[in-house]
Amino acid sequence: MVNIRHVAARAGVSVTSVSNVLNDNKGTVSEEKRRLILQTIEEMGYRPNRRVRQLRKQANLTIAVQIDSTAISSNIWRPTIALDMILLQGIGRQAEERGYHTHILIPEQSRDIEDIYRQVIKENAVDGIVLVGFSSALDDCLIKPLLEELKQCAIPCVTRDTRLYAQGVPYVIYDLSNGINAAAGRLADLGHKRGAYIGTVDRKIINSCPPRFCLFESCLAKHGLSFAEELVFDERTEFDAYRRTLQIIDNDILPTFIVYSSDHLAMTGLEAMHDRGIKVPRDVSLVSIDNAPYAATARVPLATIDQHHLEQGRVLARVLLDQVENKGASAPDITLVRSDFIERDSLGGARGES
Amino acid sequence: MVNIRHVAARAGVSVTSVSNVLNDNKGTVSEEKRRLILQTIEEMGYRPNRRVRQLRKQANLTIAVQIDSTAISSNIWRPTIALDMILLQGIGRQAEERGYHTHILIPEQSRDIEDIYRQVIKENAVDGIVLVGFSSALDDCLIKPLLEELKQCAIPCVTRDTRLYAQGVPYVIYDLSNGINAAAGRLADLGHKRGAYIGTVDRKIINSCPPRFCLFESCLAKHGLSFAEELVFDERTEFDAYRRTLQIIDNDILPTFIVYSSDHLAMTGLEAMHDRGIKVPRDVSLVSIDNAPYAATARVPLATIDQHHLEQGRVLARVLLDQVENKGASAPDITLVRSDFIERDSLGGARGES
DNA sequence: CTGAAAGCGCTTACAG
DNA sequence: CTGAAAGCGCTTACAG
Repeated sequence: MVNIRHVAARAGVSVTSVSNVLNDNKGTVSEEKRRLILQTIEEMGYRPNRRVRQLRKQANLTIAVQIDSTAISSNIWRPTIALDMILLQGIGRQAEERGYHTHILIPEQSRDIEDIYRQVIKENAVDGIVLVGFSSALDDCLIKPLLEELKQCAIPCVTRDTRLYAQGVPYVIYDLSNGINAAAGRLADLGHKRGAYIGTVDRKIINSCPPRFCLFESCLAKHGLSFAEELVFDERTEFDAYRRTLQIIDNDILPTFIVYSSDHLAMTGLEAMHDRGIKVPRDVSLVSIDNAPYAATARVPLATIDQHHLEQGRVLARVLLDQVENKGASAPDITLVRSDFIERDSLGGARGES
Repeated sequence: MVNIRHVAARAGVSVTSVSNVLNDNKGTVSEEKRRLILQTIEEMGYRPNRRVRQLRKQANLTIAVQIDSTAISSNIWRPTIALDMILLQGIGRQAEERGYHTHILIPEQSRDIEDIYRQVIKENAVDGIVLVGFSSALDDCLIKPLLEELKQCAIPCVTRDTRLYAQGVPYVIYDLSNGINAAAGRLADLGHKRGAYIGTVDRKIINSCPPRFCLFESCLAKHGLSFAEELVFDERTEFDAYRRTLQIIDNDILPTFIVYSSDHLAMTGLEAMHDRGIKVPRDVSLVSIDNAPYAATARVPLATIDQHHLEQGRVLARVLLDQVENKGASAPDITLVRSDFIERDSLGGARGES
């Protein structure tokens, strides 16, 4: 394996000069020499050794990402795993831009904690960790000592999980209010008045973040719109959302708009409309939440609220790395990621309006 | 940060002894001393520095996993992303057991190659790479030079992608014949004769691996069974599979068994049966392929062919690490991962049989 | 602008 | 069984 010494010898310069070129230290090497060195590097196929750089810089230049093993096996979460992958992608991108590599931990069922001990705490190998979230089956009394140990090792962390937030881990969460408010405004502009809601109906406010249903309800109210009481349906699975949509059609109580709590549920709504010959958006408008990658290419492109999953991942990494790089500087308790309404074909004017 | 020197000083022993204890070198340190050292390590919260160990051992002790960015955004693949995560989990487990960490690359759309150059080739940072697969949109003429560079850097790779296999990358693939043959045998035992097939119908043999449809056809034939010609349906999406199942029921041509090419399609079949009051397995048996995590907890637990995704991940890592650790030893062209038939409630006796 | 030297924190022969 | 010393391949002051 060729090392920096070989390169220096071959180019007839000092090791210091080569290092200066590699690190792009301005004004330390003459332009002519610089070119010679770069050429020699190319010729010899020299690849700087990352682990040594880490050693000398006293930093691992690596972050870890822990992904909860149960998220993988549960059928309920299956539709949203694609979104987790995008989150992961965002984390990796931000890390890379700042010169960090991303180490992944997907422990076996119920070995999450153990794996973090082995790969992160027992070895000095990473500078920080993104705790995406733990299974709700995992007891708090196991999580506490883990967080304690991480603190002792001076390994900063960051999370997207409300439970960990409750334990004091810096928290990154999307703020749907902006996007939902914009959607409500557009619905009002288009002459809509009363609509249906199909999806998760949750009224519990977590960490001062109202759930999506409540947000939609209050934003609609602001614009003089509402969900018809008899048209609010708490459905979790794709087929339940599908059947509920069929039922609304068959009972002839189709409103001018339906809000689905996620794109993958709205997709099944589109299928139901298709089966019954209902035209979207001529007969009914659909609005949903997520802006999953497939929303734009759906049977009818979905108007939806973009949660910026990629950006969320980037922010997670940014909040983490800011802690890593300014030792001691503590992260904000909560960092919000803004949402936006993306208008697409599934949203149109209310029936009977011009 | 406390290092090995501090530990040695505090315990009043040589650095060599501490190192010997850390590396579990038998018969080099007296038992009494060993205990003292371990206790000191515990007290001081000493964490051996992985990057230095890597440096001294002249190995990165890290593998990279590249995941194709397009797999994330395509709606067609959405149902199977959970399986990719399990693959990733298997890779990580095998790596960990052999002392390696797993570095993940999920590049942005169409930046796959570029990312591998930057994080793997330009820097000496990983010992090998799992190329899970590239988008079919990516041209071969970009892939070839990449593989060439990897070879020059002596970075072994392994893949699950047929295109890369065609380029000479060691290939790991599941072998469905065993599981499908067992399923066909059981169907025969239970008195079935002619059934339906709903799902991907593909007859192209890739790398001497017949596609699942052909395998099923030939295995059934071996046991005197077959798919009724008019009951073979090429369906790709969940709703298409659902509607096709409904149609079979409504047209009163329900056979005694239906094979679905994937669990997630079979799940929609179950929904169709449910909607029409058809009892599984009393009225019809269902068999599918994947043994996805949710197959066991479906409305009716699915009889399915286990592709051992976790094991597949482990084998990918094993084939890779075997190359890493025996420099020069080349990997087998193809490594097969065995499949098994998992019998569950959705399979029962044919109607009219005792 | 240039280069010899110290040192990051371990492991590995090697001599006792 | 024990320990002093060399060295992995870089970067960082430092002196010229």
